[in-house]
Amino acid sequence: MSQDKSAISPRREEDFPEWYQQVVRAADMAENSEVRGCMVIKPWGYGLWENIQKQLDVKFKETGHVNAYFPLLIPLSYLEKEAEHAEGFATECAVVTHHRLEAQKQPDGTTKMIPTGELAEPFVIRPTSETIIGAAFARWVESYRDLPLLINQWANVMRWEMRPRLFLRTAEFLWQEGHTAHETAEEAMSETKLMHKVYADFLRDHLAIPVIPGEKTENERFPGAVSTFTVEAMVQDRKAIQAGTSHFLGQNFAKASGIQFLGRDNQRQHAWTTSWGVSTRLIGTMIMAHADDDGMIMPPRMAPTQIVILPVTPKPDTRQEVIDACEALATTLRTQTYAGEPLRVHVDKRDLQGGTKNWEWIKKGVPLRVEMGPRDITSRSVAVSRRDAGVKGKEIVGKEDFLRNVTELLHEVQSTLLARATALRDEHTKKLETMEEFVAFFTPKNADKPEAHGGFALMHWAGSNDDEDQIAKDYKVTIRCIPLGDEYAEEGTCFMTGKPSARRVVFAKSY
RNA sequence: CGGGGCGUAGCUCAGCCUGGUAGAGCGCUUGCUUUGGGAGCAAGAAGUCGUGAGUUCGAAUCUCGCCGCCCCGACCA
Repeated sequence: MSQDKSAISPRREEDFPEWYQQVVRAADMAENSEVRGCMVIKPWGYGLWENIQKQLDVKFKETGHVNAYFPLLIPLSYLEKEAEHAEGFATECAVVTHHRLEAQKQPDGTTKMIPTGELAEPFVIRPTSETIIGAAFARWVESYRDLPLLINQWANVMRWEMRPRLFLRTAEFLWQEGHTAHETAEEAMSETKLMHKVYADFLRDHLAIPVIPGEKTENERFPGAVSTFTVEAMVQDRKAIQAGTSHFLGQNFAKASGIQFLGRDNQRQHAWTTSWGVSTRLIGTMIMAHADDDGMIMPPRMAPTQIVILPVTPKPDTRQEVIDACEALATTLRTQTYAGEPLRVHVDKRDLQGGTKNWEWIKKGVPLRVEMGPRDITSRSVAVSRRDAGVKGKEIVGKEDFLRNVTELLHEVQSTLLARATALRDEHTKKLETMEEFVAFFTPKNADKPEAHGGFALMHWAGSNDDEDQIAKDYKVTIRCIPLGDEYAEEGTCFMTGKPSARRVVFAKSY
């Protein structure tokens, strides 16, 4: 066994998609289920989702939203109310057509269940809930005094995707969908932008992932939206991933669902609505952004367990003493807080070999590993390993020093991950001017076995929707967003049409 | 829906071309040894070989149908 063998095979540069799947498996976060396209989210993966929920929910509440829950099943006719929306989701809907089964005994003794009781109107398993929430809003809103309506729901949705991938694109996924209704267009737009910013901040400060906030082009817009805002992240194969979206829906859905109110001017009018969401895709994004060739690396703020304590028990007669000392250390640690939450500490008391346990936690990506054995008890020290540093790295520190610095250590790991992800993104973000440069940037050197290549190309753009489609078709590169920042505003010439352009857009290959 | 691949032990797969009724590694259980480390030795548990039919004395192996999954596209969070 060579010394520099990595825990995950293949490595990132050898085969990124396969590496990704191996990390998910090695970290024990999820597995494919017997149901096509649907995954089983295992505790270590679900723990991440719970932290996403907990921490985002605080932000939603802080910005005035409340949670509610709406049905899984949507009457088919509801989806027909908004034409663009209906068309957008038509090809990926699971449809419920029956409401009972009849048990039929077969000659061979087995039982077959035959669907009966056909529904007069089929239901669609929600691919998103604009229509059914819109119907509720229509009932709830009568006066401008009922507005704004600021609702969020944590739910599962189903989209019958052609090619599922764990966390990144599954047929069923977990998400939150915010739905709001407002008196004016301006108010709805500022809500859209507020939540867009909440997502960008959350990704950066909690997931340690920098994003480029921007607006989608018409081609990439949510079906039925007037404008769609996105946060785009770059992961380690330099592709873009849409990590969250916030939509300004204008009055489209209000008109489709009949959300009307009597205004201050005593005129009956349609409300202005928004919707916004992030999903379990965030977990896939975190993996692709932070994991390395030894497995997952959890950002401390999100890690289900931030510190794992590994008792080193070489002699049976000192075993209990060591375990007691580890438990005591854990208890002391749990009285401390990081980012406003008590430290999440686990003592791994399983009767396994130390090396086995150590590697398991490396692969799971727990931010800090702490080893304590008989000698450490005597010398009042602990051996601390940071997951963001080399796997072999281990620092012997005094226990008191460790207790004093532990939150700072977690903070450092968190910062390191953000700094790394930011450096990767910046290194592979290029301002390009010509079609030649553009094509070269996105063309792998080895066409048979493409290496990681490209990144974010900041281009001047003044093309049409068709031009955009053409680029997508020819190079598999799309406009990820029209970024909001001032640094992207500058006069230039569109690299495709030669027309003048006032702003650069972000082109990239994407998930 | 197109193109490729695959369904054999919990997992990864060999065996199939050249039919004779099941194997490896990892994992699991037990014992011994080892122990600041993903260890070693030994024993053991575990599979109606995706499914249905056909050919045959005999099918994991050959033929046909069906089902499912994975990968690469088109579609998408």
